Amino acid sequence: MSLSYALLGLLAVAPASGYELTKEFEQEIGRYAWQAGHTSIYPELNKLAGRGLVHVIHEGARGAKTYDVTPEGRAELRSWLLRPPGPTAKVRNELVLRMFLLSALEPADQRRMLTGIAERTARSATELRAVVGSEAVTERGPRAGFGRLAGEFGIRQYDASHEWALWALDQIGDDAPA
Amino acid sequence: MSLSYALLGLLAVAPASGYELTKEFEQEIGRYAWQAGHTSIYPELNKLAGRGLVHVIHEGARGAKTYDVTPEGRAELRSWLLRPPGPTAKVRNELVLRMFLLSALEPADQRRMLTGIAERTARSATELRAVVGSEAVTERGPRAGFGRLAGEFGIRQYDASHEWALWALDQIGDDAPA
DNA sequence: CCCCTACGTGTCAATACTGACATGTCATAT
DNA sequence: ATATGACATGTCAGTATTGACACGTAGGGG
Repeated sequence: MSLSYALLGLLAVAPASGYELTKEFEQEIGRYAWQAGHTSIYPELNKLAGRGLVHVIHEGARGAKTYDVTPEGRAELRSWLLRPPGPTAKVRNELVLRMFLLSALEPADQRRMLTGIAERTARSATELRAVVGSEAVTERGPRAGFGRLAGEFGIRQYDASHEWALWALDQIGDDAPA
Repeated sequence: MSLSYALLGLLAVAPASGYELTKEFEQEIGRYAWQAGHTSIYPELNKLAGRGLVHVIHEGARGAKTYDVTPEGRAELRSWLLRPPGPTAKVRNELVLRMFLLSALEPADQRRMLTGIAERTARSATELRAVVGSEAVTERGPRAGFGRLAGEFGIRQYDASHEWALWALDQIGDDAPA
């Protein structure tokens, strides 16, 4: 299951509590790669601990448990990452689905939708550039490199979607009566 | 649920049987936007028919049932597409997850993985370009426009991922000892 | 001192999805 | 004749995920 590897990966970069991991999933990783709420994270951490892939290294205030990856967990993660993804790799993206379904609308609605997409992707790219830019200055903390690579990926995705929306708008303008 | 809208959207472009829809999900839409197997498609079609959003317009050989969208279904789809997506939009992409988890590996492994990603995205982009190019020549059939927009989107996604991988390789080369 | 907010972990029922199994048809090649 | 493969639809058990509910803690402001 992908969630277990996501957790293993995050913990491999730096130990964290379930609560901190939950917040992590609200950032880039949750927006571009894999969503998860605390209701799936906590049980999964317990399962991973049961399998000996992670373990609690510290119990803090308010019952907080800080987890770290065990050597077995690290090996398991590495093996998964280096094994080339099969053709079964799971993909699900509601925003992209909306783009695909564009053809089901009449040209006027298509233009309305594409204009909206173009605007939102442009805005998202700008916001992300601001975040990544400021982070670059503050380049420290456990996940510094992580944020930079992920942020850059997000920016390129938004830009590509933006360019595509503009291109599609142009195409529709051409063969509107079709 | 997104699957119902995906089906509504595909049927809105052209009537089809569950079997044909299943094959559709093995193409671009399933690779970039939303995966589904026949085991979720058939029950979902029956549910949609029960809600009056689609209906059977033809029963062919081998028990094949051709579905079409009803006016209610079309209205429901349009309303969903024009309603701007909330921040809850579902995203799940195993390949992107792998890219995010890169930081969990040591530099040598990172390079290995990124090289693999760069190669695969380049190959995928080339293949897709070939498909889209040949389709442009044969531009007819019910989903001609659909394939063109979707294909172009895929190409841009692959290119963006490819460029990102090259950029990341460059970055890692720089601060390898970090 | 109390209230509010963020911290922090958890269960459970309902829903969504996957993989294995089941069943039968039509066309084509041997 | 018959075997094979593509066509075509379906169920069902097991797993994954979501949303609602539940409980308790630490710190800061009024």
